[in-house]
Amino acid sequence: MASKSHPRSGCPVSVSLEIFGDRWSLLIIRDLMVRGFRTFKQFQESGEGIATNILAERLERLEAAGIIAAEAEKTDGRRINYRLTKKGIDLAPVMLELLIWGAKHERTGVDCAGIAKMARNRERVLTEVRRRWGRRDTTPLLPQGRTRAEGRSTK
Amino acid sequence: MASKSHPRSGCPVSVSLEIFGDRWSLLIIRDLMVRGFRTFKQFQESGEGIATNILAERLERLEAAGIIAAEAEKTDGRRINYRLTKKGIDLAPVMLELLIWGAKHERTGVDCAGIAKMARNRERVLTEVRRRWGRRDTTPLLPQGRTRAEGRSTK
DNA sequence: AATATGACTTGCATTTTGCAAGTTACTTTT
DNA sequence: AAAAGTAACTTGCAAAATGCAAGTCATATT
Repeated sequence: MASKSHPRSGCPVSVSLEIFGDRWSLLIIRDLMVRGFRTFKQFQESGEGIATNILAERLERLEAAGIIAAEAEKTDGRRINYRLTKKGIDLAPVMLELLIWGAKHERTGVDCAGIAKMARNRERVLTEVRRRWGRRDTTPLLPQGRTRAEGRSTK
Repeated sequence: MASKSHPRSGCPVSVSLEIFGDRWSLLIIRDLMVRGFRTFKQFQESGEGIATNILAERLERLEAAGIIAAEAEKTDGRRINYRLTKKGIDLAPVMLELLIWGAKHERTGVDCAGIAKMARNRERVLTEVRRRWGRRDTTPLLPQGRTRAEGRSTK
């Protein structure tokens, strides 16, 4: 994406968008933040349909930006666990506002009332997200929507 | 960009990103929201270096999404004024969090202390942004960074 | 030993971007 | 009222990013 970055304004919004201003990066971050995903496979099957080459490239970018960190799983040499760094979890407010906006203004597959409730308790939600991150607790924060792989089966 | 949208998850974050998940859309929204820009020309010269064809396409997309509205200027038949709709101004919290994150974690051309102060008064800042929007007040909220066109001259 | 799994690469066709150069419809200047 | 701007776009192309299917490679599992 923004590999050859042109000189742009030094605005923080602009600089931030150069890092994750694309259709996939924030979805990966979302999966790490609220769905408890850790592995390549999980992102790949998250229901958004990201291609594996793009996924690999985005993980690399996010790691280079210091937003995520990769570490090999000791109990299984094939597996690599990705997790958010402090810099990454600091995106929680952005993610939450994005979630609130989307739920309010677009037709999404989620319970609007539930999100509206979160909107009234932003700080509580953020505290919980940060708490889980600190404990490496991977329990999903939100009830999961359909993933592409599942379809309508009750796997 | 996401013209041919594939079926993706109904997650509000995903849906939102399908609309403005790219390197330019949120910059246009930022210009409308905090810099008081209204015209094609202003966006074009905003210092980010967006190409005119892309700018035109993004304005069209944002209008189609109901985030901005275009109206012809009565006093000058050439000019079209763009402005944020309610749906658009509702992105203010997203923008603010993005700004705060970028200023905290990246080397940007702005006064970090100033932004940190905003971070401590989020509600006050948002109230002000909304107030200006309601009054169609185009006074920039933030002191302007360098724009590409200006260079170092004291225009 | 054979099969499976997880995390990627690779090759290639399709799309999206970026760039420079128009075009069109007004407005302002002379 | 003709000439010279100006604002907001288009158009044509080359370059870059994306999507897709298939393949690799180092562990694990059976």
